[in-house]
Amino acid sequence: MKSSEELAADDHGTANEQQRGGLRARVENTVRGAIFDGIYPAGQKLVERELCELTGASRSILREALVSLEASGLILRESNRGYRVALLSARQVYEIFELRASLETLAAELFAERASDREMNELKSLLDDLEACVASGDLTQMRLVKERYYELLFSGCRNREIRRALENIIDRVHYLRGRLMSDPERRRESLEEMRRLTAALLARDRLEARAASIAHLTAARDTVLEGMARKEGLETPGRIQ
Amino acid sequence: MKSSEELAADDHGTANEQQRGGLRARVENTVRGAIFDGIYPAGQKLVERELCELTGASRSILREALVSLEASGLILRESNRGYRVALLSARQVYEIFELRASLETLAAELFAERASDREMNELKSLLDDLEACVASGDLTQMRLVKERYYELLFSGCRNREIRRALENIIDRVHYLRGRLMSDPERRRESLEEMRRLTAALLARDRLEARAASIAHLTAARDTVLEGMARKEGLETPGRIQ
DNA sequence: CATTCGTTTTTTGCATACAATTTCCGCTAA
DNA sequence: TTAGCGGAAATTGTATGCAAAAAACGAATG
Repeated sequence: MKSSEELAADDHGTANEQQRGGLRARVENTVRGAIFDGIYPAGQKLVERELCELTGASRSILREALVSLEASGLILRESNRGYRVALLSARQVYEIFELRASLETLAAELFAERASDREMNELKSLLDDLEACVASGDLTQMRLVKERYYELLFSGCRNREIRRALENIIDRVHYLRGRLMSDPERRRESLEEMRRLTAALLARDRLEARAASIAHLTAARDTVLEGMARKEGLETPGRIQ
Repeated sequence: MKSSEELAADDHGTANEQQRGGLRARVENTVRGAIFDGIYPAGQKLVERELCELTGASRSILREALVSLEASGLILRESNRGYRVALLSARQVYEIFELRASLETLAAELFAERASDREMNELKSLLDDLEACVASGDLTQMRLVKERYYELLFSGCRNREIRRALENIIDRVHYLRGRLMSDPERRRESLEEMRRLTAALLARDRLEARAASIAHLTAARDTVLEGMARKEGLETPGRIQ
C-alpha cells in the first residue's frame, strides 16, 4: 500500500481511535467521511478504483469496508453494478425517526432508572458544555458534545444492544444532521428540549424522560422533513423506494 | 472457484432465495448455517481456511461474508486473531429481549393501525398453520411458519427500518431458539400467546397488541434464561463480557 | 517437572492478478 | 436524426500470492 499520507478526506466518526481495529476501520471512516462531506452526494455511484485512490488501500480491504457501510445503510449495493450512496426519501426519514423514537426513548427511560450518580453528573456537565457551544456558535464542537451526550445515554442505560441496533441507522442520521440542521433557531429549540430531557433524567423521572425524548425527536423530525421539502435535494422519488 | 456442489452445510436463513445477491450471500448463509447447526459452537474459533473448504469459496469472498456476519453480531473479530462465534451471556440475552420488547411491540402496534385487510387475513391464516404445526409436532415447518408470521408483521407495520434494526440481533435470536426452544410445553404456551397477539391485531386493538407482544417476549425470555441456567452451555462468563 | 526461549507452522492482513459483466461510444441503417 | 448494434474500455466479481503476526511445538535450562 501507498502509506497513510494519502488519506485525503477528513476522518469522521470515531476519529481519534481510528487506528484501532486496523486498516479496515480507517478505510471505512475515510469513505464515510467523504460521503458526509458531500464529496459523494446521495444517489452517487461509488467507483471502487476511486475509493482506493482516496483511501490508499487496496480493493480487498476497501470492499470489506463497503460491506460494513452497507450494513449501516449508508450505501446500497446492486449486484454486478456496485455501490451507490443511499437516497433518503421523506418516507424513510419518517420511518427512521419512528424507530429512533422507540429506541432512544427506551434508552432514556432505562438511563433514568439505572444510571449511576457519576453518570448523572457527567450528563449535567455535558449539557452545560452544550449550552456554551450554542452560545458561542461553535458547530463542530457542538456536534462532538452532542455525540458524547448520546454515547453517555447509551452506556448509562446498561443495554448495549440498543446502541447496536441504532448502528444501522446512525450513519444516516448523522448524514441528515450535517445536511439540514444548520438553522440557528432550531439549535436553540433543540437545546431547550435537551434541557428538559436532562432535567427529567437527573430527577430519574421515567415518564417525563419519555415525554421529553419523544418531544425532542418529533421536533427534530419535523425540521428535517421541512428542510427536505425546501431543498428537495436529498431524494429522487422513484429511483430507490 | 470450485463449483457449488461442494456446498456442504445446509443453507439457513432465507434459504429459497439463496441465489439472489450472488456468491457472497450464499457463503454467508452457509457459514451462518454451520453455526446454527452447532458445527461451530459458541466461543469457537473460525479458521478462514476451514470455512473456505466448507463453502467452496475463496478467502476474499469469505472475508466479505464474515464482515457481514460480524455486523449481525453472530461472530466477533479480534484484530490479528480472526473471528470467533459470539458467546452470549445471560446479561446479553436479557438486553436482547429488552430490545425486542421495544421493537417488536412497536411493530405490532403499527401493524394494528396500518395493515391492510388482506394482510390481516394472511396473519390469521399463518396462525392456523402454526396451530397445525404444533399439533403435528413438525418443528421445521413450525420454524418456517413462525418466520413468515414475523416477516408479515414487519412488512405490515409499514416501517422497514424496524426490520433493519432487528437485523443486528435476529441471527442471535434464531441461534438461541435453535438451542433452547425444544420444550413442547413451552411450544403450547407460545402458541397461546400468539393467539392472543393475533386476536389483538385482527381487532386492531393497539393497546392489547402491545400487552400481548410484551407478554409473549417476557415468557420467551424467561424460558431462554432458565434453559441457559440449566444447560449453562452457552456462556463462559468473563471471557467476553 | 515446569518454564522459558527460539524455531517452525499456521493463520491472518493486505495486495495483486484474472475473469465476467456492464457501460460507453461510435457506426450503420432505417 | 435516431434507434439499434457491435466492440472497446471500464468496472465489478472472484481467486491467488506474499508478508506479518500469532500459535504450536520442542529443546534447553532452572
